[in-house]
Amino acid sequence: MTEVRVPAGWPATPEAARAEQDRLRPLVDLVGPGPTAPRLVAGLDVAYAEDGDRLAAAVVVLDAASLTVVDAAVAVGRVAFGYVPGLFAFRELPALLDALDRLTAPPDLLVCDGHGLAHPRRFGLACHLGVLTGLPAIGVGKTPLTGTWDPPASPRGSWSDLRDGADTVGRVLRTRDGVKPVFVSVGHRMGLDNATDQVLALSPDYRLPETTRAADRMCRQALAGQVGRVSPR
DNA sequence: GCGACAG
DNA sequence: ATCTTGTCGC
Repeated sequence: MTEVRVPAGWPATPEAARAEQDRLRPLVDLVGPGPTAPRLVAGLDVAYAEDGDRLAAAVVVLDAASLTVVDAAVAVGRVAFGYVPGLFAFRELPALLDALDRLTAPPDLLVCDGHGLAHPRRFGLACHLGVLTGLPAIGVGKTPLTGTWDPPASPRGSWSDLRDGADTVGRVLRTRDGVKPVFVSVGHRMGLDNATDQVLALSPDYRLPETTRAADRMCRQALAGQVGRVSPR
């Protein structure tokens, strides 16, 4: 499999990365409301090798009605940036975009593993991916990055606002009765109500959306298949 | 100044 | 993210 290359001009310092976020942030579409009944929903996730250098990015497309896999693509490469909270997207973006390019057809919605607007500068991975692809995107995080909230009620479907300063940047959503909630936020071309509905519909049986679960499995197996291999020459 | 900090 | 055993509960 071909190795993903980091694009020329990719930010090399935190300062350059923040400048890039500031440049792209105005391009985010916060109006939405986005597709109410998307047919093709993509889940994106990345797995890292133990050395923390190699990674595999997977995009799995599900038929939203049946939640069955209809398309998928994977890309392997190397980490494109050091891990810095708030600049997380710069690590995985090249590999994720490469995988997206390999899909048969563009999906109607991207479900990202990480936050969108629920970010210190309102430009998390889901916003970044949305702007670069032009596709509707939402972020689903397992743990918070910024903001405060009250615990949502126990029943599945309950939620509370995720607020950061004067902004409502997302929603803390219970996808399973009595189970730790997930953090939903808008990425691009989506409204928060719609994003919440989509995440609930994608999570009928487990805490995380089926899209995320499918992508997680795929990138892990792809990484396992890379063990011991040397970068192609 | 001191913590907290997506994956 | 990843390293990791057992354990409680449906």
